[in-house]
Amino acid sequence: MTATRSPYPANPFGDWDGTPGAARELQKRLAEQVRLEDELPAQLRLIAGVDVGFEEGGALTRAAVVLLDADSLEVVAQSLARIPTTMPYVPGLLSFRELPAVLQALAALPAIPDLIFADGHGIAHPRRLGIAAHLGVVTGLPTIGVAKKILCGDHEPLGELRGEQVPLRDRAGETIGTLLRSKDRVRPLIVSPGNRVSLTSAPQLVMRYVTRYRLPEPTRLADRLASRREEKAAARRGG
DNA sequence: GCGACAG
DNA sequence: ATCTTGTCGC
Repeated sequence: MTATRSPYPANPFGDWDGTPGAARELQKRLAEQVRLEDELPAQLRLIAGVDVGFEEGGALTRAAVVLLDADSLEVVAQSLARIPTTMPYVPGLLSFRELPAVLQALAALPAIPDLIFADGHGIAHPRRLGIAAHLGVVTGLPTIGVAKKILCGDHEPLGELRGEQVPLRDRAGETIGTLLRSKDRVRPLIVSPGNRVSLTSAPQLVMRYVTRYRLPEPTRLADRLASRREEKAAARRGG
């Protein structure tokens, strides 16, 4: 008998003792495992979007994953994982709060995606290990971080038209991501590699999946499911 | 010491 | 992230 097991690790934190200090040290070690070369299938077949929301005033963490056909963008599968929240939100330590639920939702999918879009930063992070990079390292899969706000880094002014971009750099002048205008005159997205994707490919891949909204489809759909946009809108109108 | 600070 | 109504602009 060969037990069918999850292709994803149950514990993405190794022997972490639960303290913020040890979490930061672990990030530095894992950041060394991030690969910034393109290592994607020649032809992408399945892409996924992951996002996390909260219920019960934050007591419950709700991770959502949406699997899409890379060509038609049709939804192939969806997955939801709801588990008790264990950590508070601490800037720079987001993955320690959200990854457990994300991995559980990913494991419930019927297939492994070729590329994952995560809500948050990849290497555009103080220790180069935002949630997208952390997810990429522990799963070994290609990942891209798509955030709505800058965590760290500076940049030159950005043009107002769709497709325009400008590099996000750290103090040393090193490029850690890209500010991308996904639509005319909307707040730019902050895109950065998570793992197995290059700095130049990341924004190109994001634009490839942007349709009529600011967020690329994988991220947008996962966001809807994680934040229960449907339920809330219906409940609010109905009664 | 002061300001900044993904979701 | 979440709690929340109407409102300004493309």
